Amino acid sequence: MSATFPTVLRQLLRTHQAFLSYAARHVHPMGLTLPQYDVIITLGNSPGMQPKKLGEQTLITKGTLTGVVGRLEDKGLVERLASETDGRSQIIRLTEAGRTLYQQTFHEHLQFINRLFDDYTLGEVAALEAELVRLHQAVITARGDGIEEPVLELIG
Amino acid sequence: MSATFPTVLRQLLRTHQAFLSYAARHVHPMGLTLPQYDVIITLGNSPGMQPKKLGEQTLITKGTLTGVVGRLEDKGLVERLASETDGRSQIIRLTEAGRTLYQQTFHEHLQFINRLFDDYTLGEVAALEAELVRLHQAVITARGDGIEEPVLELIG
DNA sequence: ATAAATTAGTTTTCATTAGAACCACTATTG
DNA sequence: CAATAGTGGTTCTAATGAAAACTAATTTAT
Repeated sequence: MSATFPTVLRQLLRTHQAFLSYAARHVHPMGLTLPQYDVIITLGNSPGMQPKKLGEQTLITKGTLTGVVGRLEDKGLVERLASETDGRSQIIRLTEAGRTLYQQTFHEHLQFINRLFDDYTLGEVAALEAELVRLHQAVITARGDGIEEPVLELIG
Repeated sequence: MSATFPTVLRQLLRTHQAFLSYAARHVHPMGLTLPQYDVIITLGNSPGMQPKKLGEQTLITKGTLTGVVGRLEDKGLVERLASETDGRSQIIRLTEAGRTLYQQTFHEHLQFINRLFDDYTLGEVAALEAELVRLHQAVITARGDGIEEPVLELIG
């Protein structure tokens, strides 16, 4: 544990980066970026959802999501509907063309991704995921999210 | 394994993102971005190195590195020297100010990062790293890097 | 009800990312 | 030695990322 960033974390970044470049190989040929395709497949099994929820599921920040969805709208793959119950809110859903793209590519995409785990047993995959969840939780804890101890009003 | 991106990989992205935001907490107060600080600490124990090597160690693409190093140069933390033996090449190294920053912050940075593993044994950290190395290798393999089967010259 | 605090999305800014095109210099090869 | 290929860095473009400021609409609390 004497490296610049500890080596485990460096390895986390390395693996993350490699995976993205791998996934991009299957997505770029469709003329989409990874975040764009992520939005497509997230909407794929849904009747539509609010940008807020979409952002949570895809890990795309709301500010960024505006642009990503806008570009998908320009490509005619997605559409925005104003919510009837809440004047601030929208529903984003796939268009016909978006649904077609999703149906024609998703299965293959999944196979492409799952190829990474050809040499894994189900148990091993689960174990890896559990390890990642643990580290994630450690980060959340260290970050102190949600603990937010109510600051005592010492003044007055 | 029926989720959009398989859940292990989604978890990889989530953990990666959480870690970056955690690390940023310690780095941003110094007025640096994560990649910038990564360059600082990579140069910290070195007499200087070529951009190429620097990029490999920090996982920063050469095109991006030009900008990152440029901004550090503007801040007076880093300097570029022309290589005497190779007219294309440079040596990048910390300035006095850069070295001072490094020395004053690195130890604390390491402690800050290592806090994530407070509840881990050394063996557990090693095991996690091994798992990540394995997945990384699986990606490399699936990507087919370096296999580059020599295309048979069937024509002629 | 009405002012104040929240929430949903957009916009803006700065930096990074990937990738391709490009330039200058070096190494190869005939 | 000259033509060619390769390498190290820079530049350019389009998109993403994070964070903050901002707008409009909705809650909440009084």
